[in-house]
Amino acid sequence: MCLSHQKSTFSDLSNDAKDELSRLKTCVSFRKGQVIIHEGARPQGVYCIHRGKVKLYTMGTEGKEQIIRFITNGELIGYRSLLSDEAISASATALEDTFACYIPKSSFFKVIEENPKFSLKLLKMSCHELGEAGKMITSLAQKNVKERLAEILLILRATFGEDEEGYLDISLTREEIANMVGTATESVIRLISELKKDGYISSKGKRIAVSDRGALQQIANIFE
Amino acid sequence: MCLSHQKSTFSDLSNDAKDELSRLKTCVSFRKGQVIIHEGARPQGVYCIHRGKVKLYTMGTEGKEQIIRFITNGELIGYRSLLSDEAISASATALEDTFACYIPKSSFFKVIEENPKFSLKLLKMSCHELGEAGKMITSLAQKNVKERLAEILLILRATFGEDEEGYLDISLTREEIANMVGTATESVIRLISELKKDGYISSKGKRIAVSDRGALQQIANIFE
DNA sequence: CGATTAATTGATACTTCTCAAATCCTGTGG
DNA sequence: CCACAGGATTTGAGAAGTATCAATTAATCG
Repeated sequence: MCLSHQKSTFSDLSNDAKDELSRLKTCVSFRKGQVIIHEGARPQGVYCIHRGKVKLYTMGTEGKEQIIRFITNGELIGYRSLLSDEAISASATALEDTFACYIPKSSFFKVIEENPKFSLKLLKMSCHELGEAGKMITSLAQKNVKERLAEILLILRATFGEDEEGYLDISLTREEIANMVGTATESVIRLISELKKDGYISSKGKRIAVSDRGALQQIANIFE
Repeated sequence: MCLSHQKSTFSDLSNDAKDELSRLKTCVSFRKGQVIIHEGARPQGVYCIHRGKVKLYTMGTEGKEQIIRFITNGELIGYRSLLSDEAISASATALEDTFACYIPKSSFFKVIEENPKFSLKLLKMSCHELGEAGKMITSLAQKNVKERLAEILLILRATFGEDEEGYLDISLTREEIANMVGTATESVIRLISELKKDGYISSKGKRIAVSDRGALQQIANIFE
């Protein structure tokens, strides 16, 4: 389970604390497409993803979903809302069959209170996310659709890696990609085929492979 | 100084902790337009605003600034970077003459470690910000410029309030408004005069007053 | 009171969205 | 195993929304 993960949010806890968490947690699984937490609800606990991929998104006007970010092995769902004591600001849905631990609110806070270092780790994590969110804001506000698409493809590659054939190890519909980029599905389709024509990416059906990372970075205006 | 503020980030600290902070802090002031922290730098401490108004922004491509949010009385600058141990992700510049406390990194961490409740408060704060950032992302991705402008005007009103004449108690150039909305200065100007023509806002020079909050909410698609 | 910066307006070009239609997949039931 | 229904993807054409550039006017600061 997720406590044993190298890169789990809980990885730095003492063995005692881990043992206690083990007693308090429940194991849950979600089928592809299943909603894990729903925007507007009041969370009663957090989920720690053991294995799987999840999208975090808010509903914009006209019921269009805006994907804020992805969550995968070792990461938490629902902690933001629990800690800020607000309604859930973003829904989470499994992108593939997903296994997770569920930790009730009271247990989660108990662990926080008894482990200052863990609390600090959460703080570090949320502050990091805050920086990422800032970057996303700037991209959305200033880059055009092609630049943003290139950026998202690089983010997907960095987040999920590639399979043996070099394809991104994540399966998203064109619509979901559009919902990250913040554009219409048709625009994503046109630009993907443009990037393909230029040889920067390749694709087979739904699967996409980044073939020229440098070119995408250049398009996305990323200098690192 | 800022420790005495009712709504200061430090307001819940014990008197002992406050006393200690008082010894450790330095008072600083910034003139209008002065940069407080600069994107990319490594922060050596945090600032707590006593009185003043500050914009937090990142530089996008072509050197265009994107305002992420505003910071005012009682709020912190630089804590995100310090806590996530990353370079500063957003510059901060005073929008008017501003007075603040400067708390060195080591002292800040000392207070955190010795006051678990304060640590939790920071956590709550950053998680709240994370939710706000998510909203901003969705707006930028899905709303058009007019909707976003209406939303920003409402945010400005909620953040800074109004002066005796009903004008927003914040002075921004049209360009700065455009840098929040994520659009061109000219577009903001055209839309402001449109909102004015429709009687939803009024303005005298730089100063803007919201006259019909409901109408702006409707335009911005905000239902609350 | 200049001189500079900010705000405004108009015209035009470009990007992106929307709608419609066609084709391609994919999972399911016969 | 195949055919088919329903969804996903693709393509095209036209409309709408925004940006850009240039020229004026207004406001501000020393």
